[in-house]
Amino acid sequence: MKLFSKKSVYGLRAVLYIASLENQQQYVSTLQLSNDLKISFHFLTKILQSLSQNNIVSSHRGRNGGVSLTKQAKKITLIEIISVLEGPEFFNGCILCLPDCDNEMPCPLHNYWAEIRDDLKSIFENTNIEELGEKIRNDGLRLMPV
Amino acid sequence: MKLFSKKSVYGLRAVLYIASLENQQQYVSTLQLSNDLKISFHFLTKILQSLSQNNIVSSHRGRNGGVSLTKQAKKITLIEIISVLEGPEFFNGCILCLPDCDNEMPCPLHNYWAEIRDDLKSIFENTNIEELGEKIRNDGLRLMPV
DNA sequence: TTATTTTCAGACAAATTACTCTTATTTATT
DNA sequence: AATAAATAAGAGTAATTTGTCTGAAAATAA
Repeated sequence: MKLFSKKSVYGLRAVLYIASLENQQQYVSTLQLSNDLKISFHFLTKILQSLSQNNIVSSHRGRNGGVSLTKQAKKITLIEIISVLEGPEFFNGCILCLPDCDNEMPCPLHNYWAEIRDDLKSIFENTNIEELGEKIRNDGLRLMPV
Repeated sequence: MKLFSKKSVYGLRAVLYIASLENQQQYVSTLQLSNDLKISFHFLTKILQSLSQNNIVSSHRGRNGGVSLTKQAKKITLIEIISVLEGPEFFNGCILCLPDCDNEMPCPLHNYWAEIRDDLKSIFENTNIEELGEKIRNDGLRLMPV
């Protein structure tokens, strides 16, 4: 099941990586991120630029440059990242791709899907990356293939 | 959110259309399906060929030909259709695309995602197209854009 | 000041998905 | 037998996603 595009997957991995660091004050370079997460450097560059332009991360050029979070990790939720990388309507659509599918004019799968979709949406709305960063650090959760 | 490819979306719509018909004994032509559902004829042809090769529908050439369900609608579940059109592993993957993500080696989102994913999977396993077909017929649920 | 390290910007290329076209084959009707 | 209506098969095209490359600009350090 490909819920997210690669852009989002890599973007999430990168932001979660940063959120899992002890010291979030200093910049992390794209090179380090791409090496540690095994993501194509140039592709990741594009993704971080997009996150930077949308104020999820701030970037700094030159020596010791890189990206860091624009605000406290606990104030950044997963949905903000997805909204940037997939668009703000990501968690809204119909599973059969019918426009204006809702309780008034539902498709045959609307009842099943809307519930699942809204559950997923609220997880993404209510989960901040500080808690995830801590879990990664403390429980050794992984962000890359073995 | 683009959960399914267009192939699956159109395939589901077409099969649900057939399941919603009063008389499921006679063949429905691809032309009728593509007209009524506003799906590209040639693209739908491909999708139905694939469903036909995988015994979801059986097809018949020539005059009065077309496709019909291979078995009783109540014996066809949504997951069978998706398994053909997206592959049998569709409801299994990790949301961060990590291979072998499970309780042993989870990604940071595994707990959230696995539950939602399995809920969705069991809906697709346990919903047959007869019940959906009836709902479409009785409640006038729609399968196309307004 | 110069060299090095970094992001920024935009063009380019490959892969996948979505869709189209053409020809052949089968079946039923006249 | 001839014609028309339908699917089958496979090649071809367009659009989108994914990934690559190059050169410029900025910041820091020597």
